[in-house]
Amino acid sequence: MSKQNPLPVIAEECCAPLAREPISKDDAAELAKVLKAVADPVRLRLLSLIAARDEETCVCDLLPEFDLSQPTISHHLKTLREAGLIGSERRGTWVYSWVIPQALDRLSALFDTAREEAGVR
Amino acid sequence: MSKQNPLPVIAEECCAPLAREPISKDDAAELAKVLKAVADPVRLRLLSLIAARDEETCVCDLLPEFDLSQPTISHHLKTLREAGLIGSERRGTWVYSWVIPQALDRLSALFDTAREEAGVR
DNA sequence: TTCCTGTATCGACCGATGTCAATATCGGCC
DNA sequence: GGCCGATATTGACATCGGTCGATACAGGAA
Repeated sequence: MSKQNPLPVIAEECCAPLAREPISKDDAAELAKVLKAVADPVRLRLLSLIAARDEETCVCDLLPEFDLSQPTISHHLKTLREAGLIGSERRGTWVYSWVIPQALDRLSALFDTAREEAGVR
Repeated sequence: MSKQNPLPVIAEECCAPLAREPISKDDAAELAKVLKAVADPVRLRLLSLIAARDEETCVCDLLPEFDLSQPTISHHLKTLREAGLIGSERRGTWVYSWVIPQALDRLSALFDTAREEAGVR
């Protein structure tokens, strides 16, 4: 386990919106990893369940939301963690997760179609 | 081929930002399809190359950007088209593509983390 | 220490996906 | 009509990815 995201795929900023200028090969490869992490119905729901809470979410609260085995959910959470989308921490018996807003913000900005100025800001 | 997107996966609006409320199973399944379409380095670059232009893009201009066979690029373009992310039209010998901004806007809104009001609008 | 509950890892299975070569189709042109 | 260049479709192949059961690990409680 890890206090923060173990493999912070998205270290820091990266690339302007898709519509601003052609993305580089390297940026495309890195972003595709993150997008693959969210491109799954189960992980989308996990991410949403975690993100929609004000507080950290216990894995034990996520399990009953799905008709899937515990190892499968654990696997999906690991995927989200390795993509830098969520963080997790064990506290006693339970493991709690939270979203990393910067990761969502980057994806939101990636698909931004605003045509005006702005730069990377 | 098709003048517009043949399988408009994203018919119209759908779902608030992930962080606002837990997404439904159906919405998650539908959004995952669209996200799978962009969760590939080649398709991300294709989308960006098309989106970053002011005018429609000829497929013949896209091919030399990649070290991939023509059928492979054609296949990826079809994937983007079926996801409702781009439109295509044949004009004479060539086929031209353009992005569908509403599709990008939806993805951008999906990952929005703004906490305040807003509704769907 | 020993048990018990919550979570992670392992190994296997199988369907989905990216890629190519071969071939088909579409339109323009001669 | 017949040819040719641009794009699409087909079929095959290899790899990837989601799922499970079995099992390992962590930590609290008795």
